Amino acid sequence: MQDILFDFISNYVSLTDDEKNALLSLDLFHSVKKGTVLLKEGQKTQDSFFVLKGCIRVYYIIDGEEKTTAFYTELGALTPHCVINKEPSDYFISCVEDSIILVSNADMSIEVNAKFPKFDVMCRMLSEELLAKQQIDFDAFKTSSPEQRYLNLLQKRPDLLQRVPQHQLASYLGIKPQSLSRLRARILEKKN
Amino acid sequence: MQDILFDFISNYVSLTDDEKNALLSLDLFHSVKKGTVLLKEGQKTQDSFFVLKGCIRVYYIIDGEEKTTAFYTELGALTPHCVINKEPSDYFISCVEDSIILVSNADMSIEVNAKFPKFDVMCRMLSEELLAKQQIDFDAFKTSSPEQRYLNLLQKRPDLLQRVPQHQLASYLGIKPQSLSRLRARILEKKN
DNA sequence: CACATTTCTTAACTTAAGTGAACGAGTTTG
DNA sequence: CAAACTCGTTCACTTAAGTTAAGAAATGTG
Repeated sequence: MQDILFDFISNYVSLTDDEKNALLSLDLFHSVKKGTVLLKEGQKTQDSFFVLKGCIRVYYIIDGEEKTTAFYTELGALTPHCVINKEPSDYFISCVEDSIILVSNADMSIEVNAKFPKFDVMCRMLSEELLAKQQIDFDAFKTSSPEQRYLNLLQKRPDLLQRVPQHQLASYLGIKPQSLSRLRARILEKKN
Repeated sequence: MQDILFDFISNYVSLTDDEKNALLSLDLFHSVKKGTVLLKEGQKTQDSFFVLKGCIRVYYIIDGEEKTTAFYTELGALTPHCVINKEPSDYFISCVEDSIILVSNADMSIEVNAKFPKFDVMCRMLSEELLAKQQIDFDAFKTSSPEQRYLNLLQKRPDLLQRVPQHQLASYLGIKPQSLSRLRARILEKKN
């Protein structure tokens, strides 16, 4: 499990053994059971999450309805909005599957970053990269229809369709579960 | 104009006069005429943009149609995707109005950041903040209808409705210009 | 100033998503 | 094991967005 983390980090900076040990000594790894809620609406937290194995999900409850807006799977990094802006969270985060998650506390990060400036550089590269990636995803969402979005998801993250209940996928695609059902039936018909 | 920049920066780090002068000596400010294209599809660039005055716009051309996905106005920062991933750009960037824009080259940034680690810290804070903000925007887009998105835009960025042609706003809202017209008429009717 | 172009609106028609309800399959739980 | 839930699908109906076309209003240009 540690290797997964260090392999990931090596894409950005190279760590000495000292630095690796410093990281490991922080006791960052957590096993989390399916269904566990990591963050609730209205709560504040200082924790960021990095998925080593499994899947976590971001969702709002609007007019009593769950609206899923994001899934984070292997190597996905999520810093909740409330960590940045210090406001109570607008959304929930929960585990879609039994998962292994790295949880890093903001205070702790400050310490580590002070000791090892490398981490700061890595964080900057990472968030710049994530920002650019998310911009592309947002653009693709804006410029395409629900059907195109579904086909695009099928291409880019086919695993999600297996791992995640369809009604959660539906709101992720910006539509209702019934519409997703219908849309899938429509696509199957076209193929034949 | 310089004050606008330094006021903005002071939200993140405090600069000494030396550092301010170092920044100013880089000749970053550019006046750009309405309609100027700053980046074309297929091009690569190392430049990031920061709007001091005016408005720039990101758009794709898909099946011969312009699809606008973002507007950057005063204090908006845009690092094109191609700066991060070194691939040719998928989109265009152009000036909606006569604008004053700070253009910062990636190589230059590396130099400056090496000399003044403070800038690195600021860039990290900025991109983390932008990432979190964009996530919220993306979530709001996914969880709402075109009409709600329009009303939301009216709340959050009323200036855009004045500055920007409606057919560009339409694709920004994920719909066709005719639908935006109709939607606006519908809303007016409801009020009366 | 007249002509061309761009921008916005309106209308009729088509297509797809939202809504409410019902049903069966699978899972959970008392 | 039976009752209660959850999940996905289907259907009939409503609502809103896409499409095509036409024309009015505003803007730009020779």
